[in-house]
Amino acid sequence: MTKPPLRTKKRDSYHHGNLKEALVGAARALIAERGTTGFTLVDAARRAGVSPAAPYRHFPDRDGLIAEVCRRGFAEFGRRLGGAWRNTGADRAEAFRRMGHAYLDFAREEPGYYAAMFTAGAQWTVPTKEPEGGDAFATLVDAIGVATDGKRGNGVDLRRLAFQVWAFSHGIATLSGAPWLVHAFPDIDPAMALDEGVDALIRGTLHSGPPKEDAKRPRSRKTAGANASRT
Amino acid sequence: MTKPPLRTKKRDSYHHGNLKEALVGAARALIAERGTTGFTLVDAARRAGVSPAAPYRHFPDRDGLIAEVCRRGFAEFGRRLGGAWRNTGADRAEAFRRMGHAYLDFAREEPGYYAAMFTAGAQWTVPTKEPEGGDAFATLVDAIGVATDGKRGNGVDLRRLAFQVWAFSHGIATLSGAPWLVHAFPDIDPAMALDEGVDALIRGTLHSGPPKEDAKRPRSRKTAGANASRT
DNA sequence: TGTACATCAGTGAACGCGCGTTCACTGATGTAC
DNA sequence: TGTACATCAGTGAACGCGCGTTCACTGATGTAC
Repeated sequence: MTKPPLRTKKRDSYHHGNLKEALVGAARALIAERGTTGFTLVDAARRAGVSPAAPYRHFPDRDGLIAEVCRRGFAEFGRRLGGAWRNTGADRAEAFRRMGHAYLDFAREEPGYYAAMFTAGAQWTVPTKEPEGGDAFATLVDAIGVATDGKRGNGVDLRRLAFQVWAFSHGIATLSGAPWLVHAFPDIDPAMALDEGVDALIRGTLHSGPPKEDAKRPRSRKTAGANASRT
Repeated sequence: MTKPPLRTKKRDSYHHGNLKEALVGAARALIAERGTTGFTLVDAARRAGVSPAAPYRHFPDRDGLIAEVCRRGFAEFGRRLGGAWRNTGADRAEAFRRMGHAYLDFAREEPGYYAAMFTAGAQWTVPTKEPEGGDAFATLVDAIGVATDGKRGNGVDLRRLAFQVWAFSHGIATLSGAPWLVHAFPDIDPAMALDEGVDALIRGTLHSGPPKEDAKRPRSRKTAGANASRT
């Protein structure tokens, strides 16, 4: 049942040599398995094959290790999103699609990073202004900025569109893991749903003139009173 | 800082009278604050003003209480989604919009329920086949079924569309709480973004014929090899 | 090349804590007669 | 209407556990001379 105990590799040397990296790796795995709240410093140390006190040579405390995972996650995320964006030509719609895929791939391939980054109430680090160039926000905002210049005349708010793509990707990414989802929609492939959804979202947004019959009814009621801002 | 201790109301009677309800209420609040993993039975008992052993008269264990919160959450969710769906006339696009709003409202107004229901790896209860009629899956699937009959000729897969609306709503709902999100997009109102996004998603999906120039490029590569199923 | 010593990166035992859960108990309630 | 008793819904003390963190320590490494 439980995998072979990969924990104590019985180091040959007294010094680990690469403990910081080992701890980050263990934390990624543990956070992927049990979430940030379920994550345990002692367990991370155990996986790295060191005593529970050893991590304190490299991190101030438990939250410090989580913060490091979070930081690296955002860095990697930015790298991937940036790559997806830069590998695209002048076609903005395609660029957004690729970023969406990069997003989904990241969430699937790096669940530990993803959970550390997007767990609700994550106080540990909010790297909104990392000096490192390639963070995800900057990439997204850059992408939006570039895209906006080409299309603004249309009245389309591409910043909002980008936010929507992001949220859509996040929703698909987090929902994909849920067992009941698989049960309720066994025949839907998340990647394809994302792909076509982003397509449709972009197409629908660019087509926002008078489209069919269906879509030109009065703006829905009920949107609460929260739509202030942007003075 | 910490709110006035609403915990020990100093019951007048030895019996609580309504402890089960009080515990569910406390659990909802605590799960909203700290998530399902951070939630603590002892704390729930404290809030209800009883000893830590008292909950065991009403629930088998900690997970049992969480499961109850989860169950009630799904029931309420189904009620709301069902209400949104039934209050709409024949316009399917509008129906989906309303369901999207109901979704977002629920997530915002009932964070405790929402977290209990959608926390990743929620083993406690997967009420896929509740005998109670009004659960959310049934509502959604019904909605899809009804909607599908009207539009299938178009080649539009409305089940997928519904899944996409769901995922989009989930993404916006969960992202809305994140502080960095507010920082990165201070001027975007989630409810409006959802509203217009669902609009665009539906419009774009129904318009899936040859639209503009942008959208008819070859199907994206990279979609991995996971698109099997439905033999 | 060799030696003394500072610094670094671990150990392992211990602490205090809060948790989930159990247990024998007791106060309150309801029901049979 | 009153009494005996079963049942119910709490108490509170205790347990074992695993956690985060501290502490004095020690083995390994690197550097000055």
